[in-house]
Amino acid sequence: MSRGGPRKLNRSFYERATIEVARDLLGKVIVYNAPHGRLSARIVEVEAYIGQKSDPACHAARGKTSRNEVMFGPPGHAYLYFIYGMYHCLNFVTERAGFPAAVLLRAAEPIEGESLLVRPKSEKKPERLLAGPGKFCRAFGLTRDQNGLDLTGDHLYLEHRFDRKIAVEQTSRIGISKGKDHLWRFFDRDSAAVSVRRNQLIS
DNA sequence: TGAATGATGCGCT
DNA sequence: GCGCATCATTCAT
Repeated sequence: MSRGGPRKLNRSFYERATIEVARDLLGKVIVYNAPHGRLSARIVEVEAYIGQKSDPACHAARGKTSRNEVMFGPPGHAYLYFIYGMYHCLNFVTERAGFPAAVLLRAAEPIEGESLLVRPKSEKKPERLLAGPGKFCRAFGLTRDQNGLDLTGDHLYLEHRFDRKIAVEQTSRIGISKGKDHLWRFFDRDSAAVSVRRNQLIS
């Protein structure tokens, strides 16, 4: 691996406080070696979901189930779930085994394989193809079949590449009814791929 | 440009 | 039944 070239993120990257991981994920590149080709994208928006006690919006808030068990496992794995009857969401498991926490990938900018992305007829702007957690998984073809994948493997992983200085904006999380007091959403202010520009106010 | 709403299925109470 | 870490469409301003 050449100095300054792409570096695959190893398990120690994920094995840290979830807030730090979330912030550091902005500007990183997600790579998926899909059956039909290599896809990659630059991460521009994420949210942290942390533990059973202090975060009522975390899927683990009411204990371990078959759905969320990957969150309770070791860091550096993909947690994928099905939501609203038609969408999937991708998370990166953080912290340590036994402590359920993860970072939700909310939006990214296409880099490689843009012509291979699953694209709805209604979406005309390529920079908006990955602008939302459900849109990202649909475009990449990620489903529960990929739940539990090891992010240090070769199918699905993250890379550090040279990137510009990022202006980070921090707000409450999108689409939740409880836990809005936590400002655990982070996004790149200068990206056209951010899902929701408006800040959610604490209600 | 923004608010309201229907689609659609799964997991929990 | 109800709520859900969503999205595209429709309608109002």
